[in-house]
Amino acid sequence: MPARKRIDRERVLGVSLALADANGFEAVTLASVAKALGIRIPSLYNHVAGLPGLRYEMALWGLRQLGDDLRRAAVGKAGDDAIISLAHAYRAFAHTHPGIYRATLRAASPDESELVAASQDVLDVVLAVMEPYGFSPDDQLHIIRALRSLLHGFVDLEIGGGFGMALDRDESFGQLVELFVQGLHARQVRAVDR
Amino acid sequence: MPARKRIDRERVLGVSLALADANGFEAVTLASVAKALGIRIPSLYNHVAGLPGLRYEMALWGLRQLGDDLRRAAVGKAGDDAIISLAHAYRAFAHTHPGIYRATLRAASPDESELVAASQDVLDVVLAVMEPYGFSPDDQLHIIRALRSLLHGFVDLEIGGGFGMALDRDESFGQLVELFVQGLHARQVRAVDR
DNA sequence: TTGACAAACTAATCAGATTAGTTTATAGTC
DNA sequence: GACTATAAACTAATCTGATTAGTTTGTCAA
Repeated sequence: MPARKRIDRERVLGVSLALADANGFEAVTLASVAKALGIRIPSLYNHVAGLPGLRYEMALWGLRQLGDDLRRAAVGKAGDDAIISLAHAYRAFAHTHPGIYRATLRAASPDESELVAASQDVLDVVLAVMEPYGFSPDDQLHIIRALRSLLHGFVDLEIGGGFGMALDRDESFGQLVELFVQGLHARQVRAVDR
Repeated sequence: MPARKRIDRERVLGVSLALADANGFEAVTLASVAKALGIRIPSLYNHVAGLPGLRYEMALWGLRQLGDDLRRAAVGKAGDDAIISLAHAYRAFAHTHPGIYRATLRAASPDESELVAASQDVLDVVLAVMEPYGFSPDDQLHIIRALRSLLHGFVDLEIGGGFGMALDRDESFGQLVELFVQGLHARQVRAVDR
């Protein structure tokens, strides 16, 4: 009877990514992916290493895409403008790809070199934007953690429906970014004083 | 044969909460809870409304506890001190109860009145602390969203192993809170100017 | 033409959630 | 002290999903 339906790893991943954004990260099961592809569940094991393997690939794809988006957003901008642009690109990615965004939150273990590299690539973009502010290397990292916390926290709560009040979320986000930038300047002044 | 092992809803919830913090939110299954209690899975349905019901109760317990902790932390303090104390209490809760913290992230639907009330109670504590800064009601809410994003983002990344660098996390958190407070002051000054 | 391989399949097992229906310990009543 | 209603346990059955083992079959290249 059947064999060959021209399915490869890319098709599997593509369908999984689409399902994640359409129905949520949790909705990406081997069952739902196989159904979308018109094949039986065990056939998927010819292309990906089970559900954990599929999730790994989703995380990798997402992190790479996020890195690209952030790089694109920061190009040709400097200082506060660059940070603001970065922030909006981060949020836009999470909005466009809510399910994939969740997938990227998987922590990379040191032996997962591709994922580590993709994470480093994202970090590099932010480091480049933070460079001109002249903080010490450690402070730079502390500040990047703060920015990442702020962005992740906001979009995670937003996606999860955690903001109950009927209050414009775009406005909230704008003020949040502004607040970060102002806090950054305050710290910068203080650092120069020393 | 058997009946009566003196198990009630509180015992079920208690075991579930303990499992969540010990092994993670995902590890709280009806199977693991039943095993810990020494009963069969279906017996749990005498006490909780399945897994969704159990998760609801965990979220409710967690939100109430968080509200209590925050209130305790803010008592007798004002202004920046109160905010800093609140921030550290928030993080401490997430550290002490990582699994329960995850459970609290469940968005409350309007008909889940107990959960809505518990969420409101948490919000009230933060509103009270923010009150003296003199922002407009809307701005107050925007700023609270920023604070919540910052805190949630940090602890979520922290718990999830998202901070890869070997850099002191306590120090990062301290700087993050400081940055927020300074951003707050910058916004306050600006608001007064108008 | 044919044979090796990739990629599909079926079958079987396991874990977990849920529902239906059954049994029994115990608390409260007569 | 016996009796009965009920709460709280149970077994059995079903369902979904993941995984592994082993089988079959197109297709490409020699």
